[in-house]
Amino acid sequence: MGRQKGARVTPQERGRDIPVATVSRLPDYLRALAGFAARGISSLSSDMLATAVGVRSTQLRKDLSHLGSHGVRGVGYDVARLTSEIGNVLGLTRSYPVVIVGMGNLGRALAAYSGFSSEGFSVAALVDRDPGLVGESIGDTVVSGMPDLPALVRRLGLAVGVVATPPASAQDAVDALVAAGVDAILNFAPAAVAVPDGVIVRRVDLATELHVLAFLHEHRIDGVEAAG
Amino acid sequence: MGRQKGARVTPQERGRDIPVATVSRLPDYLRALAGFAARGISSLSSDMLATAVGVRSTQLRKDLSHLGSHGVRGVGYDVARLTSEIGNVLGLTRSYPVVIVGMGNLGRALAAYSGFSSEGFSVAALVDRDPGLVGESIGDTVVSGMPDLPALVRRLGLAVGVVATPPASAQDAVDALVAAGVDAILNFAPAAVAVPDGVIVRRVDLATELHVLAFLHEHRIDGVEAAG
DNA sequence: GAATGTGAACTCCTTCACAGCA
DNA sequence: TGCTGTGAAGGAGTTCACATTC
Repeated sequence: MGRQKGARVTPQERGRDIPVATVSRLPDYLRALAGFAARGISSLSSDMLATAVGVRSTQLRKDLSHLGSHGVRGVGYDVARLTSEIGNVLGLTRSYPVVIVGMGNLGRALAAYSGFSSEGFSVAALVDRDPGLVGESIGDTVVSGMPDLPALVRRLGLAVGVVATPPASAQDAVDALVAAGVDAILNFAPAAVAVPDGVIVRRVDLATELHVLAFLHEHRIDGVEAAG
Repeated sequence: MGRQKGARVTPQERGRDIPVATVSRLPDYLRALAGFAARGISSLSSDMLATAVGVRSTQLRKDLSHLGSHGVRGVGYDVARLTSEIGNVLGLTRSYPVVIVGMGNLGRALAAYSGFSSEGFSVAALVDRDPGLVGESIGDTVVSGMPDLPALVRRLGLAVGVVATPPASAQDAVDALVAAGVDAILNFAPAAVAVPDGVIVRRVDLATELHVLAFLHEHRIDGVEAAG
């Protein structure tokens, strides 16, 4: 499927044909692998890992096949080797600095959320358009104003921005991030935003998730562990 | 496609063949419609609405066709009528009481998140397993202990639970919710959880979203406004 | 003329069935 | 024999092309 086996490919080249659906499961695999490693297990089958994550083993093997990863037939996978391969694909050799825009309830919670820092992301900057919040400390970080954004991006090498503003301000926040040079944005505001080509936006909509859940519940459609 | 036109179907029956992907876009349509209504626009084309939401007009029309909704050819859709039809499908005739388990940073932010209450969900109960937090007020609500969960579910008619615990406690939280009678769960913890048949779990994983974003960014795959 | 509604084609992802290898 | 790796089949969702209706 796809590439010649013998051909040398860079991670970037190989990355192009890893499906997004696969990438979105890699963090789960990584967490489960860490759990096994912590329990002293150094080798496992696709069945063991898949069960721990809550997917089918065929799904797992197909996912790993996209990484060009190699287990051993009849034996399984080496935990350490698989961990480092997945880590490479996800770019966990370095830590990504993230800027959060919007210091309301959600922004503050995200700023303090330990789940980010434990997975290779550091909350490097916090921004709010309200001058009254500028200078306040949240966690280890001091809140900056919107005009400081370009300098922060340059100085800290920010590549990823998180928008946690009210919906009415989301487009402004995104525009400011893009103007400052951030071209990957996670948008928590329940609003569609327009961006120039080359800028990637993903949206996480908490209310929509509840709506879908309530709908499925109301209609008794059995579905277990549907992905966000 | 699917049903006879003349046949009377209940919302429940009709709901069964609305794709989840469509349901997940309905809240967006609803918000955009509210915006148009606020500006005094009472009728619009699929193109206008689709543009506001950031989807193709064919996508919008296909989605609406699943609701059995009727626009007028050559004219468009009536804003009020469409609003109420979508609201019906999403069950917005009543307000869903939600219980949040886990009063850490994320749980507190979700408890205070205005995006829920404005869309037909009310945060009716807060629970934490730490007895030290029980009795504390967060927003308008007092934190209860885990043992109170069954009584709360019964008294408040809770159907939807939100898990905002650390990953290690997620399974316990889910088990307690299920035992108390909650059978629709939104899981924010980065952990797979097992549930009995008939219980619906959806997961929102903030760190995974960042991982996917970073991957797409690293590999320069252009994609705009990918759904959460 | 203008916009909706929808079968058909297409794309993406998952699952199956089984070949291949330690 | 046991488990991986993968082509093929299946399923879900999106886009296209166009017939339909006001």
